[in-house]
Amino acid sequence: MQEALLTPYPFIKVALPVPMRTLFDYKVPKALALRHELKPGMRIKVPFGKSSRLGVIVALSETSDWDPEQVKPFTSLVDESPVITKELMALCEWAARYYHHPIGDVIFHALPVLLRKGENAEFRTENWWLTTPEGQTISLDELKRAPRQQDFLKAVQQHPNGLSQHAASVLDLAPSAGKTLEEKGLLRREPRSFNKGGEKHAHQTQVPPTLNPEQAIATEELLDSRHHFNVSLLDGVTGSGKTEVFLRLMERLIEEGKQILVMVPEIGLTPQTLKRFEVRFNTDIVLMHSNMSDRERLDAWLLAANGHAKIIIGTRSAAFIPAPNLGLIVIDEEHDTSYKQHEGFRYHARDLAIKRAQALDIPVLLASATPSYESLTNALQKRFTWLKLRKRAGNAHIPEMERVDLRGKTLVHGFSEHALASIKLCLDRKEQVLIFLNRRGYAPTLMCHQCGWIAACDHCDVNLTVHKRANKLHCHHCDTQKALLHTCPECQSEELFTVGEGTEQIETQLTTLFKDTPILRVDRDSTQRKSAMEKLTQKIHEHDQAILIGTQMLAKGHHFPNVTLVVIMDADAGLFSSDFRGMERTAQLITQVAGRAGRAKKPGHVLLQTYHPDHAAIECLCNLGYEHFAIDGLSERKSLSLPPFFHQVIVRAESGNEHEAMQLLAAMRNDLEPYFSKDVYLVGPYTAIIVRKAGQHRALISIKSAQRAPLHQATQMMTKWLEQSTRQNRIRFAIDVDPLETY
DNA sequence: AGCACGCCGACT
DNA sequence: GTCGGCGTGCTC
Repeated sequence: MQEALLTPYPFIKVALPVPMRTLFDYKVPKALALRHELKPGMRIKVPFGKSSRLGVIVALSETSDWDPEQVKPFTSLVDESPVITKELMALCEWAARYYHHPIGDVIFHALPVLLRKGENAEFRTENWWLTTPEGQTISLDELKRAPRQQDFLKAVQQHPNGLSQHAASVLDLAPSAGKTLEEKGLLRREPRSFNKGGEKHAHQTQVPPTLNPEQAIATEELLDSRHHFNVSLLDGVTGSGKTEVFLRLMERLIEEGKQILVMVPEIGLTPQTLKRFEVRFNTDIVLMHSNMSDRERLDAWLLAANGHAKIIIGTRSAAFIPAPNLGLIVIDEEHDTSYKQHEGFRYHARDLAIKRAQALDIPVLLASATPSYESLTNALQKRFTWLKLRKRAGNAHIPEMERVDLRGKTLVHGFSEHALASIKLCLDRKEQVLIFLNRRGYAPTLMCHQCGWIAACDHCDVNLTVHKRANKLHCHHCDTQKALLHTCPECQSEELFTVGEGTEQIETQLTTLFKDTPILRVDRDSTQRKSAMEKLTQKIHEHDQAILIGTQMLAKGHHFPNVTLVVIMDADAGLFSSDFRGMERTAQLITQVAGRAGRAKKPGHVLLQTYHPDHAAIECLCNLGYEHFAIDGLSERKSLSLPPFFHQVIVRAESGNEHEAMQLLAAMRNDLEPYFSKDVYLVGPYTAIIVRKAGQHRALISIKSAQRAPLHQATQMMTKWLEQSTRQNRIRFAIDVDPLETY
């Protein structure tokens, strides 16, 4: 019997949080092997160089490729059971290979921060107050002269199962009074594990609305295929009731005892989604997003891992959350680019979720009013089930899109006369206007009238944005801030003026134009503080007439029932982008913003201000809609051999020196190209559009192929080459598989 | 990524 | 004479 406990493997392969594409071998100390069963996914402490590190066991091994003399025994075992389950370990190993990223970094990324730091995988404990037998029977009158203590004791007496420290502070009880009572032997403290499980919402669940025929068909299809792997694209215009469809599917799976992972793009969306779920489901829901403290995130992670949390709502990093009974992954707003990590481990949460679901043989539901070209292609090629919702739920209508020709017109603060008149009419009807301008700050440029000097960032090749309220010049690329200048540093002239408009300026100017109307700005600057967004949305709901002005934050899933007019200040902004995804992004953004108009009973209207009213893209989007626009765009992508028809990998290099990064990539191409398959196509190296960012000069090279295999092979060769040649110099490089930014 | 070792400037 | 600057080299 004892023999079974002995680990038969003398070596283990360990992942460490270092940027090296390798695992490290360690010996298993015999004494430890006798007492514990080692499993992949457990954390251990290992000696590493001259220090000690936390590592994760990836595999047990009979052999080591290293000289046994060099292999050190590991120090200690941290976990009793794996923190990375077998399922997630396989996902991490796949992701490390697919994204050509160091395995240790991938595995550590999959863990909550506190577990990366070596914290025990246990719930936080909280002290609970309980009465002692004396404390239970003593008369409160005996504490007459100590009213704080009297209140405290009374409260605890009323809670025979104990009163949590948190509850005590909510009830405004003095902690010092509690301590005194403890010293008197009337109260005692007991540490209890913090575990929200079982604390169900007492309120009645909401009666679900009736489905329209489109919704009913989609729901039926989803229910039919709910027990096996498949991907459905729920492609529904804003207000078509997508959420209701996936709530129906979730309802059934929860009845069947399954856990559901709901991925959302941004924190701004979670309170709203949470509310919607809470009124519908009488079950345990946890949140997982970057605005939570490390401790809150670990507790949520543990609740998911032990199966108590039935619904997990989370952002990108939640793709790695353990859930033993996972039965469905929902990806809301699947087109949103924030699902892709833009630095370090550059994974795409949507793609990872699909891979995960495939391994678990469970369904994935992608939802969007403006599906990504990737997902549309998969739907067209029948790899995804395409569920279309083309009618708005209830009596709501699709808003009308009207182009406003700006050519030759006099503009007032960036508005055409027609737009201003429409805003006034809308406000007179006691309705709300949404103004979309995807540029925060007061103005994008500060210029000298005398000498033409322009305020530029010292570290990046971009101009500084003027923020008047903060009295600052701000670089939106590296976060450098300077005091706002009033004299030109070149010619000492005091005639500095701003060029162009940002949301802050529009807000200021509308305040003078519409004096008695509440004006609310929604952008990264106005929502920086915690729960600022919630406060703003609440304010929006409080008023009848109001003007909302904001950046793309406004386009993300919020609904403002009283908005009937949307003004897109600059529809041309994304029209001439150098990135081949520019058009897709612009169409998604415009369609999403337009969707904010007229969601309830009131009809909506959208004004697009443009200098190119006859531009094919604008015309197509306005007259034929997003799907048509996207299918046109896809045929162009196909003819140009661009993603999603060709797969792409980009290698980025950056150095402090002006030419080093370019030279390095050129040398790499020169060395490796002869060995590449004929099926891969190289472009570059070329410099990034913004060559210098945060003091680093950036160059990139693009590799494309219709096939994954030769692309991966080429990428692997490049990774090896770069790892060797960047060792001596200070050039940093990054591999970006399926990049979303190609400049 | 850390963390050491390693050789050259302004300080007790 | 040292404290410490960050260049470069290694980690099972």
